[in-house]
Amino acid sequence: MASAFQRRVIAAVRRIPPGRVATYGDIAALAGSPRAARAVGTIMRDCRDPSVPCHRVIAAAGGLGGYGGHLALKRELLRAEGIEAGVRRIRQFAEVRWRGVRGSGTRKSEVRRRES
DNA sequence: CTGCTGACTGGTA
DNA sequence: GTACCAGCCAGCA
Repeated sequence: MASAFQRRVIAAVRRIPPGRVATYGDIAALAGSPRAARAVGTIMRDCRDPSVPCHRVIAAAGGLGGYGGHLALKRELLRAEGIEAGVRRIRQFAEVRWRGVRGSGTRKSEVRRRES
């Protein structure tokens, strides 16, 4: 039985439109915890549901991240959607990156960042 | 309850 | 540009 956070992450991944990709951090943010990128990775690893396009989830640096050792497959799947991926990096990463369409533009409530 | 691990991220060297 | 370190979050022993 999936935990609340886990199903949230899965829902976010399923929202990623075809031809687009999202970073673990973005998914974590959509799931409600912007800092839980690692937890997202853990969930992805355990997620074997074919209805979840886990191959669209990549690292923030534009890398493919991980795929349990099937990176070649991930690269193929992405390329099939029009996303060209180099050996260590995705091309046009910033252009295919999907940020999740939230309400209307600017939101000040989430500007909060760590203060020293 | 305590501690370690990991499909991560950001900053520093 | 790459390499290493510390921080964060959730899951599991």
